[in-house]
Amino acid sequence: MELALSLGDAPKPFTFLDKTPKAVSNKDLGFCMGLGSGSGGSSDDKTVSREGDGRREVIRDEGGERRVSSDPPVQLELLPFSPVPRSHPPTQLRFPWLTDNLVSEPGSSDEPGRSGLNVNRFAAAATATEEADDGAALSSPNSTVSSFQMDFCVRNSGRTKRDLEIDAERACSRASDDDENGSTRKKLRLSKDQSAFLEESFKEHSTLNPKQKLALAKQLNLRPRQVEVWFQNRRARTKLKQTEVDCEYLKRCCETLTQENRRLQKELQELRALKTSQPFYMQLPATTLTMCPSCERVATTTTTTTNSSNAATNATATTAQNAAALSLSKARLYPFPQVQPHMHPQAQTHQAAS
DNA sequence: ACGTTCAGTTGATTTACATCA
DNA sequence: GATGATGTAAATCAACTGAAC
Repeated sequence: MELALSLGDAPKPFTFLDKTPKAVSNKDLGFCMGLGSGSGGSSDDKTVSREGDGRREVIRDEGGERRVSSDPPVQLELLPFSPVPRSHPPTQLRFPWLTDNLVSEPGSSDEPGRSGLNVNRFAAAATATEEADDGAALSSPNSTVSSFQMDFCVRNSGRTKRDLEIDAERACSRASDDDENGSTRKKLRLSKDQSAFLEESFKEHSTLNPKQKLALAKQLNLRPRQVEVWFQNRRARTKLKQTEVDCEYLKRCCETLTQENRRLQKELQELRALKTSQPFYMQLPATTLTMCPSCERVATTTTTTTNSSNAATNATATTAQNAAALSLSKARLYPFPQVQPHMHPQAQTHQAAS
């Protein structure tokens, strides 16, 4: 079972998806039908590796990576870099650090109907009035006012002049309320437009360098600290959501594995019962047995074991396939195969040399 | 030493719902 | 029964803190 998370990076193809779901070896399954050891070393010891913010989690077993579920791993488009749906084209948001992102003036709009968020114009206006305040006055409680200011600049608001006036009244009211008790922590609600702008920025960069932070703060009329905090919280939210998705996925995997385990146990039981009820098939005439002096394995047993292993190998196939494989395994137990002298490779080499 | 990120927490605000007049 | 005011719990989210790197 693998989990591949990409929070901070562009979604990468999962390497394990390149691997066709292979039949699992009997070693992996700890399933041995051959000669009744039945112990089948369980190799369920899985290790979980987790790589920092690459967020790639791999649960592997001794045999290396393998899939246990046909379900594709869940990967959230949690941003950044998640493509914006075509049906919801991005708002005309531009990033201060991208010099070629200047928004055209509404008057000179090449695209009819697009007023555009002229953040530059906005920033210029804001800067003109508040630059002298050294940023301290840019934010809460004044940020409620700044949010209001943003509203004026955002396209597609579809709001009437009266709506905006109401916003302004509310903003002024809240600001004055805040002023009354300056000691308490101010709770700022970023405007939708500010949030949207920050979201767009987050798509580009889940973290900000100081330059980007400053530029963004200036454009949104917020303190750099506010921008920083917003990005912190945004990353935390992303991680939380991804964790929830991971949990769901792990739960599903667990259920699948439990079912698979039950099925294999049942199959093993069936094969053991079969062996018990037909013991004479295992009582081979001594003359037909050939033991390899080197590996001390009986040739016929090897053949049988191999066939049994095939059944185990098929264990990850569909139920129908498994049933067929099981039938085949059983069938092969009855007509005991023609005993062929087992020649160990080393013996072969030795024989050839002599 | 400094800056940044993260995990955990706090507290203001919003939202949904229930109750009552 | 419909409506509006009120209270409350839960959810949301900006902001803070301290540890780790």
